[in-house]
Amino acid sequence: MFFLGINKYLFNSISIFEDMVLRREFYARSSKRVAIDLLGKVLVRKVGNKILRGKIVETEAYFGMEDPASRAYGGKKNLNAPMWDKEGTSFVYMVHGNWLFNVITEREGKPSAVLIRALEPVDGKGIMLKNRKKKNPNIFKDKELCSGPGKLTQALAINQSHTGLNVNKKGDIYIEDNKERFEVVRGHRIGVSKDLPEKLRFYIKGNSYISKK
DNA sequence: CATATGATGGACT
DNA sequence: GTCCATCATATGG
Repeated sequence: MFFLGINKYLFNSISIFEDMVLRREFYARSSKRVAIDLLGKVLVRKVGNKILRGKIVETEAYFGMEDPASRAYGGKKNLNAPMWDKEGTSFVYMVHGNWLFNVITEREGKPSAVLIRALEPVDGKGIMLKNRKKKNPNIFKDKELCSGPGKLTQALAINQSHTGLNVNKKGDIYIEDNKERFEVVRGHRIGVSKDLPEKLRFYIKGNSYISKK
């Protein structure tokens, strides 16, 4: 056990943070702030005894009923009710035949969320590739595994059933801390018909695993 | 039951 | 860049 830890420390710079799960308070802030701060952090997915890990390299912030691009727009309904859940709760829903993974921010009763749009694969790339090939057999490069919100849910086998999980504690899905410095690029949210004036898409400058330039 | 709607992905030019 | 398959929901007849 001890030597395993040492090996990870020596040979995998990200693994030394694997026990540092982001606390619930991390998510109890504006979705804009959380979206920026989630960059560089590591999304972990456990499937049986396998572990899949990817560094978050692209996010988008969504607000509540005032945000025309938010799922909460127009008020609470069956489909979007998880938007009103407690901060640090997962919310997965389908758009254009793809499951999209979000984490609820702010606080319970105040709808807002961060969409995870792209990951840089870290651990379990072989399984991610296998999962991706189920829908698209032509995938073979690392950069095609998680470079989009629908791609990463395919790669990590995330679907509707993963709504309502606490990502702030170790379980099937959680997010680990990772101290790493980089520049953040801002842009307008992708694929929304009615966006806000503010740029609410964020990605790590120079990272080649993002969905679009 | 029929049809429209996406916070998309993939194939193609 | 363009086009279209995708599929869980919502909504209307």
